[in-house]
Amino acid sequence: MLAVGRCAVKSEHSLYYGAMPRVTAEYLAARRGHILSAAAARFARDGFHRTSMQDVIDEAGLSPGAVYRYFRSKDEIIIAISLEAIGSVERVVQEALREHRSVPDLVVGLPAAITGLDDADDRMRLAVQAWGEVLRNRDLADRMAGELARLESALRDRVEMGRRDGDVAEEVDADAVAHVLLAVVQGFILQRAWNPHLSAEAYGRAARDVVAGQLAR
Amino acid sequence: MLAVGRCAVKSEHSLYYGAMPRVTAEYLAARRGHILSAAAARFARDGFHRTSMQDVIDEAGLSPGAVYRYFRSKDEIIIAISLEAIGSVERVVQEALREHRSVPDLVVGLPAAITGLDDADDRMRLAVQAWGEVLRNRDLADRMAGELARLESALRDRVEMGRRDGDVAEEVDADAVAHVLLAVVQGFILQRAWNPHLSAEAYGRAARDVVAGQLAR
DNA sequence: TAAACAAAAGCGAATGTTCCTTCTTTTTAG
DNA sequence: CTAAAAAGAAGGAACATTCGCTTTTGTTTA
Repeated sequence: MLAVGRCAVKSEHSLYYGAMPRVTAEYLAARRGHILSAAAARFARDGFHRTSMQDVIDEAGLSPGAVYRYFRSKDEIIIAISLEAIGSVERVVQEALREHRSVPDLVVGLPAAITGLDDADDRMRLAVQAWGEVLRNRDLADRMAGELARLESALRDRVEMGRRDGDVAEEVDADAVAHVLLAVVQGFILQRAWNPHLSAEAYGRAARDVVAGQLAR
Repeated sequence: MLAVGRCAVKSEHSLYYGAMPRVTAEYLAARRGHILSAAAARFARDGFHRTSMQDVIDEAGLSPGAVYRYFRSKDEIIIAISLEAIGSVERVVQEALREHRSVPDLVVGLPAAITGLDDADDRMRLAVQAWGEVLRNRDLADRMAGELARLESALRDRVEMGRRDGDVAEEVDADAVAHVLLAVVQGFILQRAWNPHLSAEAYGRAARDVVAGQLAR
């Protein structure tokens, strides 16, 4: 959790004198982040719906009025946290796509990269919760659809690149394969959220072996 | 939804006269199932926590007293439905394991077998919700761990069988590969819950191609 | 420089609703 | 006629959110 004292961020120079806020934009952003961290910690432990606003408020060490100054509703907090949880995974995959050229190379390191994130255990638990939230929150679903589309498109491009290089068979459906590769990541997140002792390295090696055709020689 | 009239199941012969229930065990089981179907329909649409008991009661066409005769609490209904949603997938995989011998043959038909279940769309939405529920319901987690262990063990056995047949490389970690294969199924369920237009057949073929090493030649 | 001021930030008791569950009464089946 | 089953009104707690008041902060004024 962030430790943001009320006076931690002093005001800079002001441009508008009449209607300026009393604190800087950085202070507001930091406090917002502080509330999100507190909420994430509770949500990861107890779930979105078994955590009351009072729990979040207590965890943040604030008052209801303060929290509701930064977020219009509990749902707004849930959406913000869900997007972050899902987005952090997307960034890891995109990063891996930049670093590795072949599909087996790609999948072998992904699980460890995900578990290497800050607060990875919390993040994965939040992601699993968020998946369910997406099913019934239209706003969240729309925003997540965008991230998902980018991810699938990037994976598909990689498969098609492999095809041009001759590593990937001509007749495979690049789009469907992208879904399968995504599933390998999603399944890992789910299983690891359930069992934090699941080895990311062993899973990564197994995924590489599967993709490398070691199951069908 | 099941349509169980109040008098649909007549009493059979009674053995104990003094303290016998007024209706048969079949009637009780049918009514219990009816309530579960009603709850599942609502839960699939609105989620466990956005569905009130009154919603379930209305959907079942009963009264609070009637529903609470069959279930001690809302949580008990959630657990029953979660176990069924997760269990139905397990049965499909076990069935597929019985029918197909090679790993590629196994994965190609699994997605279509899952979408072929009764009320498949609802079942998958419920499964995704249940995954999140498992994270914070100890009782549910314990019971699901059992199912999961059986499934992983069956998949691992299949991989080891492949190894004896020479299809699978000696050095692969059968246990970790089982997790990856499970992920391919879980990821499909998630993606299909999000997008019911996802083609089970295309996904199955892509999964087969991936497992058959078509991405790394 | 320091006192006063204005506006934002924060507080927290209170509100009104929602919801799960219970309990008494009524109905139904055997 | 008896006992189970169902009904449904009502209890009682939990909860998200609001709103009037207080504190803090940055600026202006004496």
